[in-house]
Amino acid sequence: MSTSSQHQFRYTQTPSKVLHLRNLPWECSEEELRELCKPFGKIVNTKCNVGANRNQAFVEFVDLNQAISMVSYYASSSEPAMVRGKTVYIQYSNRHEIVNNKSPGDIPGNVLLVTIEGVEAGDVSIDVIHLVFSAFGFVHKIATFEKTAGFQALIQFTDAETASAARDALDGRSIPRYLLPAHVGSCNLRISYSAHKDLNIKFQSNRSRDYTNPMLPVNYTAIEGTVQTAIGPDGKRKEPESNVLLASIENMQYAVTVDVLHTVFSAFGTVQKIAIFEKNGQTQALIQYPDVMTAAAAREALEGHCIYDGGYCKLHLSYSRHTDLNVKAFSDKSRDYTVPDPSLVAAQGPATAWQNPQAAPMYHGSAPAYHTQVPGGQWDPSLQAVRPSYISAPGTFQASSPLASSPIGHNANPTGIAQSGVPRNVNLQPSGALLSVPGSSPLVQTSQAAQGLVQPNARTGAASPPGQHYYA
DNA sequence: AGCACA
Repeated sequence: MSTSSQHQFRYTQTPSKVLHLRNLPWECSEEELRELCKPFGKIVNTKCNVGANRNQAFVEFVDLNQAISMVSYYASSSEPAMVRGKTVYIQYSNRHEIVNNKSPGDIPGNVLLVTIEGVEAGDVSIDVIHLVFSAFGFVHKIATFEKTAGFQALIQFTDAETASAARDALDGRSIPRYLLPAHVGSCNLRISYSAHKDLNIKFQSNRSRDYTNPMLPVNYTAIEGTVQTAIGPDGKRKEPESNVLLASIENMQYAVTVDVLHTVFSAFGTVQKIAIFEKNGQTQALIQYPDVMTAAAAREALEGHCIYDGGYCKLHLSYSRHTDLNVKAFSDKSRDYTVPDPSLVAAQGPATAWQNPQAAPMYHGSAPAYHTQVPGGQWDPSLQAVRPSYISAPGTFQASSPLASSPIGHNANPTGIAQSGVPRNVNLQPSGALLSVPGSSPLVQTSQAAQGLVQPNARTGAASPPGQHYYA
């Protein structure tokens, strides 16, 4: 039964629909490969840049006879198979199909993900990007953003063919020097396909454009960028207030879930939406209130405080530039409390429903593969980046208040749990420590937040503390 | 110039 003991000698290779090609030129493109092989039949799949030297490739024909015809042709031809002047050696592959391990970025679509290497966001304007990519067809929308990978842009074309033409022509190339500021050396473009079909552009700004919708409101704040930050009376930069808070969570020893945040921030008013994401390796969250006043109250009370005792999960709060988050309603990283919660409906039915909110019928399978929000429940800041920015103002966190090292509600905790070193969500109560911060209003829905969602998480160990007690 | 990926 063992196939591994079969002879693999070159002259006894059995024909296969898949051909193995070697000695290809450097960075041989799929197009070049197809040009060489298509006279012999219909190509169903290819794989380029294979092997340590990336100079091998595979081609799969739809029919075995087509592969045979190509091998026999070059076996008897006086002219060898050539690509870019290099002789290409062709033989049957020892496999019978190409396993398509194309990464998502290689699956063609009408939206390109462009990484502009070696530049900062301010170096390449959206107009330059538009100019460069318009050479290949009508650019519908552009969204730019900065992530760990660098300065990136999503560029939406009419169709995959146009996008593909732009990618083939520009991938690995640089934006012409005369379109760049003098201090920028080279800036190579790395281009892959985005899974997105239609970008969700909210404003015309210096970071995003929708060329199909001239009626779209202009976000002047975003356009004017950083000069917009006002100067406070103390001379410090003062970010414009917002109804949306950006929470940066430091010393994340324990899991900080949407439910935990909801519990904490609901102490000050209705929390409309929450989104948790990673930025530069740090966990951050956006918390949306209905109005600026509530957000300001929450910011004032919570800044510098820790969610858990012992200095864990310390909150730094600033105002986001967002005013309305666009988040998936029920995912593990985001919640929109303004839409009906199916788990609440479920809770009124089966008695066990509340114990495991994850089991409640939420989004399973209902998200289309190419929804503008990321499949799989992840909240992807890059998508949201069609809006101005995620960081309201990096580095402008205020110095910690005198209470900064004390846990939230430390002074107001009637239970004394704070002294135990136990994370508070192990014992969250409707009026528990986290919710008793001075100035808070008791608006938390007890059945929903405290019992239904937070406690089960604690039981499952998602945020269980290590055993040590710091006061032992 | 000699077989991918998991």
